[in-house]
Amino acid sequence: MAGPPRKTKVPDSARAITADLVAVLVAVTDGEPKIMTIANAAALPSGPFEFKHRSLQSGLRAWVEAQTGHPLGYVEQLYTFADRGRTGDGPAPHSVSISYLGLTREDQLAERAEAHWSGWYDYFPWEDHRAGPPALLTKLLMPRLRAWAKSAPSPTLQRERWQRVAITFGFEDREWNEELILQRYELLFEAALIPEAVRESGNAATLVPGRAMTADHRRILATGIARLRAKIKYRPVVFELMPAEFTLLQLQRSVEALAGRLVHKQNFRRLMEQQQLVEETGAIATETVGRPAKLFRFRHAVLAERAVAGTKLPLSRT
Amino acid sequence: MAGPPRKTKVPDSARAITADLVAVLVAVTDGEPKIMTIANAAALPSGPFEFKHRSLQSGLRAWVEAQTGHPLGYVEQLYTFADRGRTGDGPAPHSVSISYLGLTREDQLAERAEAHWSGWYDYFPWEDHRAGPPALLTKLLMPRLRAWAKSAPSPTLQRERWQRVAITFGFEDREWNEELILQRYELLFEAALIPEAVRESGNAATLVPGRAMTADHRRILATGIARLRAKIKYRPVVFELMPAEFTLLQLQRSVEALAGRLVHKQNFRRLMEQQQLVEETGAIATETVGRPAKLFRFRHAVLAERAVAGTKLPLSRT
DNA sequence: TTAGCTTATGCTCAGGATAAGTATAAGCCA
DNA sequence: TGGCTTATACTTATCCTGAGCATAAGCTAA
Repeated sequence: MAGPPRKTKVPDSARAITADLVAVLVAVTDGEPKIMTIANAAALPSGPFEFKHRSLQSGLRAWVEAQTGHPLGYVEQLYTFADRGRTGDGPAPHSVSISYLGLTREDQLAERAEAHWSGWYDYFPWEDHRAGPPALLTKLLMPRLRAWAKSAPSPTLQRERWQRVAITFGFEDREWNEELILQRYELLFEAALIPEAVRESGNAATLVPGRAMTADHRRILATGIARLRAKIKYRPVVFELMPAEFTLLQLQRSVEALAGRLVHKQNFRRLMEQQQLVEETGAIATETVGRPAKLFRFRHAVLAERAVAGTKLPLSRT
Repeated sequence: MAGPPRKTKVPDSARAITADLVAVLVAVTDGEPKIMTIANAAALPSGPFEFKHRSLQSGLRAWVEAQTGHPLGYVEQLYTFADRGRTGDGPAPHSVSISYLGLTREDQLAERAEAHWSGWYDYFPWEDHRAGPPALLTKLLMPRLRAWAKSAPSPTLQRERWQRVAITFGFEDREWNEELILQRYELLFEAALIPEAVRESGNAATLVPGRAMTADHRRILATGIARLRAKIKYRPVVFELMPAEFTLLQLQRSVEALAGRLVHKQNFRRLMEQQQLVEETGAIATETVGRPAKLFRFRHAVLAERAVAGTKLPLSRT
């Protein structure tokens, strides 16, 4: 950025770089959030940047639809990663990765594809609070992060580190904030508790559970989850992950799957109805335990009626 | 994105592109929002991508600090633009623009620089609602957008167009939503009411007021403003734009400058105080009209204490 | 047949947040 | 001193939110 404004000519050879696209493709099946992975679940789908398509988005859409046989409902750009040394070691990789978030349905993956759907909590087991705070949070992460904080050179720095940890992880009676997933990942990375952070230096004994990924793909995934967890609260995007018809409980389970925490059932229904986000189809769910539920569909009309909000996560304490 | 996963080798020559950085640098002076411009206020500062620095952010910081002599408080990536033909005409420009939002203070710009500070409402005169909805909104934009809607091929499409217009511009008793600035710009662009949209095809008579910019810089600016208008509501970033000490009214005026609308004074103070975002310095403002106000400073401590919110824009109807 | 389990759905209630307004204080200047 | 301006304290009505109670409507096993 130390250069002159764009108009000035710079030899292209001096500026040539390469670019990749990386996609975080999300689906929710049976109340479990999934992401599309390749390379034996160790990488996000990615490919070289191509100018064939009119825009990055349309290129991504075409590619995903070919892979999954299902239209890609919602697409949004996430972040462009270009930091030196992000792939681990060595000199500056003259390359950027442009990442996207896409929402779709699992359904059938083309068989030929080497792609799979993996549960996203495999990669972030400490992020699933639907059954209360996971045991590994206090049993494993807390003591190791405390040790890391203690290892700071000065008492002041030690206190600062621990305060950062307590805020981002909700320790010491602080609230758990599901949107801080990226900050939590980066903190664990900084504390060298993540395989990706200690690639060659070994020391695997003190690492933290959770499946690793190649390069910085797990960071990109965390970025995508964070964006989605924030987005469902102010934009009605959950519906992109639902079948055409669904019960309110199924909808609620999807929201909970993404947020990683439970919501208050009655209040959730109240919100959906008073915002007129859904309408009854007239049909009733079959093959269920308990009283059969009415089926609903998303009211696409709201999008035209007003600038519409999402799901405000009516939280549940229990 | 139609290619194989990253591990497969692709000759670099086939993928080589170039990248630019574009910066939306914001300051607020005397209650007016400004952006840094070059090229006679017709372009945003931009330059070739360089890997000299550890990250894009640090490169941007260094560059801005050299230009303004003031540290760049807050930096955030905005968007990466890579759509074919975005610069207007011709074939695919094998180039991407990575844009950033930065918050700073105007102060002294290094004299040698060709950079200036321009009021951002020069580029979007319809976005300033601090003195009520601007006249040109109903006098000019409304009829032209209505004509554009009417020009759609079918009655259904005409209705859809007009509904879109009404929602994004707050016509017909709908609420004005200051965050929709990018959607408004894109609508005007689509309706060919923006000089950038009709580069060669002329027809300047029916255009809409507001200073144009080169390439897609005005779109990038709109993206930055939209992001900032959203951000001030949930993150305490306004303070990056303030001097070390300020009165609550000055703070309020800055928020209003960014949002383009007025807030309720008493409620604004209540929010600031009950969130403990500011603390009294003990000093009193001098050289003012009316009763002198206490001076406040930002409580940096809140950032460490908790995941902190911003300013919820206690709106004012008048 | 019915008790007991499950999920669906309707309704109430208290506390807190919000929008708006009233009232008073404290400077200055004509 | 009256009138103008801005600062600051308080009040009020309304809406939103979190939480819980109660009842409905299916099923299965005793």
